[in-house]
Amino acid sequence: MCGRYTIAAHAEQLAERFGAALPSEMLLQPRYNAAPLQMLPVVLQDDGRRVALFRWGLMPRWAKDPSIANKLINARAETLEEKPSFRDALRRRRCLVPADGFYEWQKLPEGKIPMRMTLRSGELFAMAGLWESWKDPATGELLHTFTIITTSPNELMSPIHNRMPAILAPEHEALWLDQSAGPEVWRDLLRPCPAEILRAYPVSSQVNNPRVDHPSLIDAL
DNA sequence: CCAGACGTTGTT
DNA sequence: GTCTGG
DNA sequence: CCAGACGTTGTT
DNA sequence: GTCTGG
Repeated sequence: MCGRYTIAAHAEQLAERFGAALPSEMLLQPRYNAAPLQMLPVVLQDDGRRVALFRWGLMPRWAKDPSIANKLINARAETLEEKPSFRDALRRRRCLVPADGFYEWQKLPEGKIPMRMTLRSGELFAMAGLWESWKDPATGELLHTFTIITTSPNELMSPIHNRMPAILAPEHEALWLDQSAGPEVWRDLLRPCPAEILRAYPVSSQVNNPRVDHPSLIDAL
């Protein structure tokens, strides 16, 4: 699964890395503990690529109960195409979720230990995502939401957790964003990334509290 | 036909 | 235990 | 993902 | 909205 991550890059780095336009008024804070239901940057493609701030936790268009978003923070790559909640977004609203690390909690006899994973290169990467636009029946407001696709763990991840985010190879990012591409094009992009490109290290359990967000969270223990 | 679900994770 | 909020 | 709430009535 | 279950 992927229930927390980091995206501490500056807005300009992010825009440059993904070749995406950056709305001038957008203020991006460095995030060391990005959590569900928060507004976080995604890269999507309509006329061109652009960065947008969407809320983590997908609201299907037909949903009435806002708390559904809590449950749809991830979507399983294996069953994506069958699920009513994801099908529409999968066809027309694929996005990149930029990150420079993600957290998983490893269960050990002595307790749960938070681990942070990054690319060995230290570079930014893209997790495969889906987004939706939802009209709040109470207020009439439009809310844009997203979910992160998960896949099976690679050899580095399997001792830590039984799921991991689907990290796209940089050369596959354009294919994922190409809204005219069919399933045969993008289906194979959602496999676990090679273990060799990832690195994992334990971090402070201060990261457990989603209200804590500080650079020291990513310090190795 | 209408009513009710629609999801993931983890745990059992 | 289960649900909501972040 | 984890943390924190989880309820009513009446009174301030 | 669309599908499944009754």
